[in-house]
Amino acid sequence: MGYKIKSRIWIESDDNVLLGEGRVHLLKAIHETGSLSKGAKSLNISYKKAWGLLDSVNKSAKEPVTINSVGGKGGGGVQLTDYGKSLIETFDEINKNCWKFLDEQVAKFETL
Amino acid sequence: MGYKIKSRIWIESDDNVLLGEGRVHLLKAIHETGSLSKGAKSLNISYKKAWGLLDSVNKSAKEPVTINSVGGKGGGGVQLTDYGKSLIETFDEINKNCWKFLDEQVAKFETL
DNA sequence: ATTCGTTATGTCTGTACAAATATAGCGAAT
DNA sequence: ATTCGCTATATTTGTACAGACATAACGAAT
Repeated sequence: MGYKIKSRIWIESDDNVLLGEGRVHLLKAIHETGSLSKGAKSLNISYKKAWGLLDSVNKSAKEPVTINSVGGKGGGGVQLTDYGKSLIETFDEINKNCWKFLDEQVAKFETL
Repeated sequence: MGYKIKSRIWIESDDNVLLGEGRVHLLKAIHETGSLSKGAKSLNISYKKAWGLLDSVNKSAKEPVTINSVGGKGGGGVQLTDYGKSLIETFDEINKNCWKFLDEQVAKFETL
C-alpha cells in the first residue's frame, strides 16, 4: 500500500477566513433546514459555534451570504442568498479539482 | 482586493501522518544543524515536540528518514538519509505545484 | 399583551493539548 | 572511571479553546 495525499483548502478575504470545509458544511446544512439552530444540530456542533462561524462568513464576504430573520412567525430563520449558493458550489468544484490534481502528483512518492 | 486561496497538504501512510508542512520544516532544520535539539531550537518548538514529530515520521515512513546516533563524541546527532532528502524535495515540489494550481482556480470567485 | 421559536450574546466550566521541567541512558574520548 | 552533549522519555504545570448553560431581543400571529 502506497502513500496517500490529503489536503485542506480555504478562502480568505483581507486575512479573514471566508470559507473552509467546515463553513461550507454549515452553509449546506442551513440551506437544507432553513434554520441556523437546526443546521447546527444536524452537524452536532453547538449553536454558539455555528453562529460564530456564520457571523464570520458574512463579515468577510463581499456580499451577504445569508439573510437572517429574527422574530416573527416561527421565530425566524436563515436563508442562503444566490451569492451564498454560488460560493459553496465554486468551493466544492475547486476542492474536487484539487484532490484530482494531487492524486496525480502523489505518484512521485512511490518511485523514490 | 480579491479573495485569496490557501491550502495545506500532507502525506499519510496507513492512516498515519508521514509528512506535513511542520514536519518538513523540522527535517530541513535538522539537515542544517545536524542535531534534533538544535533544529528544534531554531524552530522555537520544544525538544519534546520535535522528538515526537521525528519519531512519528520515522515510524510511518517505508524507509528510514533519519539516522539517529546517541552518545559518543559530541553526544550524538541526527542526519537525514538520502530517502529523507528526496522526501522533502518531493513534498516541496508538490506543494508549490498545488499553490500554482489553486491560484489559477481562485479566479472563479471574482466573477460571481 | 402574550406566546412562540428563533437569532444573538455573555459567562462559566471542563478538558485536550502544548510547554516546561526533570531525569535516565548512551557511547566515544580522555 | 569520568566527562560531555545529545537522544529518549516521564511527569508536572499552564493555557487556549470548545462546550455547556443562561438569557436577552425580536417580530409576526393570535
